[in-house]
Amino acid sequence: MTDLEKSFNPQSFESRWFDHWLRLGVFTAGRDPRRPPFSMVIPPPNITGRLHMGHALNNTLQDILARWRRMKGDDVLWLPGTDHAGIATQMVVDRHLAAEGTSRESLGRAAFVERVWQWKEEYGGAIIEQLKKLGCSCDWTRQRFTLDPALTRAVREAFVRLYEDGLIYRDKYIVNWCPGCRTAVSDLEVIPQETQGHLWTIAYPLEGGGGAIHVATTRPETMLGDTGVAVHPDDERYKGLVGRNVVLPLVGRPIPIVADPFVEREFGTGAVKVTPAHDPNDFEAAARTGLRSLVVMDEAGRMNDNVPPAYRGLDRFEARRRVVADLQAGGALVAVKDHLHNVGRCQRCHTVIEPYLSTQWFVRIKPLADEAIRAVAEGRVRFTPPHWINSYNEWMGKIHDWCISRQLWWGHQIPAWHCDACGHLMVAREAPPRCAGCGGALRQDPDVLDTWFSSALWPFSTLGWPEHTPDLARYYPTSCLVTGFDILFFWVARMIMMGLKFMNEVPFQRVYITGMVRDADGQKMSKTRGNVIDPLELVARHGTDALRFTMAAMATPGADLPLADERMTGYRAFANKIWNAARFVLINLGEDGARGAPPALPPRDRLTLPDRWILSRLSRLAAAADASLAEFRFDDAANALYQFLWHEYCDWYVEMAKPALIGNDATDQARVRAVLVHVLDRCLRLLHPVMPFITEELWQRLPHEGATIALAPYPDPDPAQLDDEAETDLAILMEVVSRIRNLRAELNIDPARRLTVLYRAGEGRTGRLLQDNHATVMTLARLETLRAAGDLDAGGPAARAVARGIDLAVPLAGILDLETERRRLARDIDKLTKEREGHARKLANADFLAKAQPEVVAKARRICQELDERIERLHRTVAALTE
RNA sequence: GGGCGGUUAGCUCAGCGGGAGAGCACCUGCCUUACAAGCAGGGGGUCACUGGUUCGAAUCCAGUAUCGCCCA
Repeated sequence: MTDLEKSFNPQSFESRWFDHWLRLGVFTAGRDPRRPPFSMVIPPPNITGRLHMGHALNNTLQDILARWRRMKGDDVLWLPGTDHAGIATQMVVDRHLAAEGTSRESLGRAAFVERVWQWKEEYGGAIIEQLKKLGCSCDWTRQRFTLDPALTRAVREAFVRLYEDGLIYRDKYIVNWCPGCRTAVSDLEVIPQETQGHLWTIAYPLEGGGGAIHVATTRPETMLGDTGVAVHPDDERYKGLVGRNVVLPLVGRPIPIVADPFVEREFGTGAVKVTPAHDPNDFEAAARTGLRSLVVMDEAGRMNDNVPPAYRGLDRFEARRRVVADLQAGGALVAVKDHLHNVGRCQRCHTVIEPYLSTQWFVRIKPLADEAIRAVAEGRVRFTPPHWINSYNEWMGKIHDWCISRQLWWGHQIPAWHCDACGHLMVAREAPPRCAGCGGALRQDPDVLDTWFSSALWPFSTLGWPEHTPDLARYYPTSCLVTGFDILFFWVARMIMMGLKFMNEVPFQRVYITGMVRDADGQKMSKTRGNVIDPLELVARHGTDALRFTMAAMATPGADLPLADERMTGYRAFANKIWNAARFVLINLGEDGARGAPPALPPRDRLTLPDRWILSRLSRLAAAADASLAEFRFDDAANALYQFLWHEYCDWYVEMAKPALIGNDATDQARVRAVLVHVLDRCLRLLHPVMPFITEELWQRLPHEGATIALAPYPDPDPAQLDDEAETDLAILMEVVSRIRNLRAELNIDPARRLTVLYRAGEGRTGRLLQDNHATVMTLARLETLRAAGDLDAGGPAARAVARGIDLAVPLAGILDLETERRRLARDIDKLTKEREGHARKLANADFLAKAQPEVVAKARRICQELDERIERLHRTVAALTE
């Protein structure tokens, strides 16, 4: 007997095996330098992060690839790590400080950064532990963090080189400013949100009289910073006014009317106010027309001293109300209309973003983007699914310079030093001692780099760049990257650009873009909707393997994954099924049989039809699973394994093995045991990349060689086991059994009752099939007698069925109503006739015969003939009943 | 406004030029000595619509409708 529990209980063994793998160093790369490398870098989760379904999905898929390649014999490096997540982390620690009644500002920069490190040490590793719980076979000895000294060095090196190459510059420019986070953010970090606002029309009186010009705006408070009014140069309405001044209401400042083609004549009044310091379009227009810029807000979004005293210090939205009220009181407000427009909000804190003129650092991105576009066009990076290339190209094609400076304290401080004495700016790898210009004291630029700047270097900074390390030489470029489309621009595109720039080579050969995990109704998961599913809760309820299998089975390229609980339950049942299949095998092996190496497979001439069949099917499965994974078809691989294990191995082979196991022929028993163990062992190995825990648990209990299934060879398809004849023959046996089972069900025969079946088969192989596999059919169909008969009616009134090439009769004297039986058979005939029609129609078509591929025609002929034969036999049977 | 994707069984989805499939749900019958998280059997579809290409279209092309995502 076996000590295997009666049902699958994942909690009882999962944690044990992960430690086992770590102890054995299974995940450590470089064990055998003669093997080909296979490398991936993990998309580094934020240190503030907690595992969500997106992580569960993409890390499961990566782990499947890693474990699969490892079993295939590759030297696998899956490099893990975390991202310092500038704004997010700073916000978290800010909140902690606020709770303690203190603040970042009162602590000072150095002490604050120290606090963040403390926080990171204490809480920052949580997501790493969660990844381990998922079973991720990363090389944990090579774990990296974007703020590690080595990676910091890489960041500095990259910054300096880009600066030296003229690809980084510092300039006063209009950027997206978040008054909540008090930092600049990049275009990508601004989330447009459709908002119901207003369009206010304001009259700006012409200087020296003669009327007014009307301008429309959605942000009236910015008028305080207006430095001009623009009209289209071809607009007849305003032609005479260009060059004159208007007097800015509330302020009294005269500002010029200029002409610029960016003005849309159809929008509003055709005249627009120009606020260069607070609107990107106006900023561009001002550069062209020579209008000056006037910043009227501070970093928190409050009006500054450049506005009339009445508005100073007001929050921008309060200022808006005041300005509108005052304009109205002064009679300058011409109209107010409801207006639906997009308002940009901060990705992090959801504050309305303010376009804001400030001095920032930028990456001149166009030259880098051009290279990156070319690399993808030339197929040096391939996308799965490929349609993402369109999005990639579109974005890369109209990319704007990347604002990389952030007014934060947590992150890589920019390696630039200012001399306050002479204004000299120095960019260097190490802090220069004094100003190269005047010898004066230097002050490091206070800004830090966008977190994505360091992430962009991740595929090579983690391998030791800028050092020429052995890891870098061996594992770069990485084999593939698995990630979500939401960071295609943020991360994937930037890695390609930086990889090409610094390594002169793409960072990965393949990109697999996952879908999005949604709830059962297909809704996006969100905290506000309250439909977030916690992967760790699923793990607790169903086990890690069930979760992983679900992710794999649903991962059809390009499709989202609506996660229904029933689906998970179903795959948990699958785990239980495997568990019990193993339990069955173990019970039959006995204690001695379960020890040592797996029993050798008997020579082919000693194998029975079911043996040859399951081995042939197994060989096809091994080929299919491998091919599917090679194409990132995790769904196909998972479904093939599910189908084989449950519906071929369990439903048929195990059942067919039972007679031999129960019987007392020792040779027979040994043969069946060997095949059962062989097939199960190979299945567990094929399944291991998807379900690492249960496969290890069962593999360890079965006869095996080696310390872990994780290093057992991934089964190769064995061409010598392919056996078309066995597959065809067994299909006939299955059909015979199914027909008999069907009769039983349709005629409401007690399932326990053993039946007598008479059959008539033709000559040749098919003719001998039932004879040769007598015991098998007897068991599977639950028969008392199975015998060939020339006259199927010899046993009296019989229910009749037709399988492929074989007539079946179940004599049921006393039970059978002839009329019912006739109707049943007529229904069968109908069904088959309908099926036949389509093929017959084709074969009647001369064009089909002439133009279709010969194989197709032959196939149609064969099917038609087969159906004809079965229909004919059914007809004969009905005729016999009628006699 | 531009781009991308979806529309196949009650539900969620595979299939993407040659016999309409899976899982779940449903119906019927079974505790058959691995598994009731199970076993056996069964019902269920003008493959969104309209044209076209083809001997042949769920599959390719064009258009329509509709839902969703991305970019302005």
